[in-house]
Amino acid sequence: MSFAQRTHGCGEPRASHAGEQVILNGWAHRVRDLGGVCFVDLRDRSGIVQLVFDPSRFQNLAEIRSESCLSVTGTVRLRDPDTKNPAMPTGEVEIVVTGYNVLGPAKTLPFPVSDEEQMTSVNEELRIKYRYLDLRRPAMYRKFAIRAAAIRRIRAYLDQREFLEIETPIFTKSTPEGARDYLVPYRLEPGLFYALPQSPQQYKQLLMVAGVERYYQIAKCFRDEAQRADRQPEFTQLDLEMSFVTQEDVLRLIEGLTVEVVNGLIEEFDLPKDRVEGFARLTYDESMHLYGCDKPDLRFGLQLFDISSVVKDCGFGVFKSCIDGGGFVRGIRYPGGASLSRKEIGILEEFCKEFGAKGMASFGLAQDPADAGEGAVVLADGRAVKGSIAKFFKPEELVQILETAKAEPGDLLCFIADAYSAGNNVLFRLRNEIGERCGLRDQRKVAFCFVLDFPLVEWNPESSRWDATHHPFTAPKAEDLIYIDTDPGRIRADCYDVVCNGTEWASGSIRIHRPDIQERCFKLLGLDEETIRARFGHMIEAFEYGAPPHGGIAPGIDRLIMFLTDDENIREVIAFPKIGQGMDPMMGAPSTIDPQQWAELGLRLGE
RNA sequence: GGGGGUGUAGCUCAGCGGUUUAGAGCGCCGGCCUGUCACGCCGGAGGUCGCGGGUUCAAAUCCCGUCAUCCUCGCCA
Repeated sequence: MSFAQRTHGCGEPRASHAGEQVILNGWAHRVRDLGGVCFVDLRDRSGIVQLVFDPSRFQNLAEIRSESCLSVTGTVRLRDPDTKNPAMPTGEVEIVVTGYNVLGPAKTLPFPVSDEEQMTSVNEELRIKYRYLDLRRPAMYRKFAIRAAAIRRIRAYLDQREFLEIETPIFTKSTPEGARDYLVPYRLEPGLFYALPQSPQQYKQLLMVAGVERYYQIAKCFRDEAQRADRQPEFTQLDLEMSFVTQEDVLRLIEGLTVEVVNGLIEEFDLPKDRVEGFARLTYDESMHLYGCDKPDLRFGLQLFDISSVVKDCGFGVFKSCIDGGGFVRGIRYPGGASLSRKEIGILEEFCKEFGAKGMASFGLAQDPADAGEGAVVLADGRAVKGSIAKFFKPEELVQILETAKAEPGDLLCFIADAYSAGNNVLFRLRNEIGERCGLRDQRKVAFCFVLDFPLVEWNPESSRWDATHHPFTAPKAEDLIYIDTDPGRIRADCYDVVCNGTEWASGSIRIHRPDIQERCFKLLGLDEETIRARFGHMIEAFEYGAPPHGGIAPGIDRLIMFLTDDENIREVIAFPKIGQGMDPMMGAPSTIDPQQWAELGLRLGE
């Protein structure tokens, strides 16, 4: 079928085109039939323009239904001053239609594609089932334009710096540590399986052994784990690796790349974000101490405080016994929280208990000491502390606590008394909750930071062994190797995360390139010779042929787009996402297979 | 695996202290309309109230189960 090819995009016509003949191709965005005249907004990816039809020239305008695909010939006409539409970029003009063709008639739609406001509440499963319609919305198109531009800019940055983009296999080998693998049966020998890569980790290290020196890839990664708002079974990483580098080289590279790409996108798409000036740096220990987690949201400052030394001999039994038991009393300031009712504080306590807190103690610093109420403890300087636990502390202890917490009048101070890591888990969630409630998160900020010096291993009480914090190839810091036999938990790794707005965005490390150290680390992880050979034999062998020192990092592409578009759901930035337990309602995947396929693969259904 | 939310017309939702014919807005169909741009006005069609069971004279509504989906804890080297 032939059709008239367009001369312009729908978003292009301006007053300067008045009188010109144009041909447009696009979709009927909205139809307004007034009887004696009929207006149709025609939309393509460049924008929207108003068409004017004279019903006396065209008999069957009813065939122009919403979202039909059209080809239109017409003349650009300047609108009368009182009929201009300043809300539209093309609103100075309209197209007087001289001929048209319905290229693709549309049935009645499952949801109102042209109504952006209503679309925000349409059932997501339905949107994904009809994703090809959902993606027609300009707001969706824009996200994927941003995504494409991000990848384009990343490639440009790395290509300029002599990185080589290399594809690695999708059919690879199962590695039982880490997440659950997606498996693909091998037809020629039943019982053997490929696994889809959780990341191209081993390949990129082997490329370093191969002398590539600088590698990157926009890589699909596959992990069969429970879904979350910011997780998909298949997602995209910028995977990169460099030889002959120190940790500092990798950090500078990724910081430089991110700053240039993000600022470029902010400018190109006029995003409501402040330019990124650079990454903050924190060690793992600092991050845990100040924010209670290894992924602090630095869009706001609020830091934890530690009053353990102040209250170690205090009269409040809960605090004292916690410290006597080797625990800590730490807390956070809730700006303005002193005005919370007893019930509201109870809700906050329940919130803490959800994350394993035994309890949450608190007291407020009265905004106005005169209204502090009965039972408030009035300090020598006139400030009043209110809350049922205030009376357990000596005035000088209260003063010191207020000092340590940097409490302002009107603040509530929340305390968690617990072991260090258990307390952190509560405090970091409480911090995010307070940040949310008080509107402390600056929406214009894209707050990146490095978290450095992660521990190499962490004790897994369930299996009674040391697990790799990052992965088994991560290099221990040379100066910490002395602890490998005596105190492995003390070994820091050349390992780093990039965190953005409270989300882990990228993770990387300097890798072990010496077989002897690799062997010691495998042993630390409790892997016996046989397991090592079966799982990693190819890696060990490769490192015996002259492996260069190397390291890399892998940021998530999907999450980067989420930071820029303010989406909280990763599905919004993936063209064809999965829902539920990995279902694709549009394709109908996963699906059954033919009996013949079962037979060919030597498979049958278990009980 | 655990917790919470949701499921009623094509879409978004109301109804859910049990009752006779289950409503609204948008969309859809028909009619009218020459300046709209969320066009307007008049009329109309459209529902296995997620599914299964139970209680009851009577269930969208109460109870039990189940499925789907969203969020979340665990999990995600």
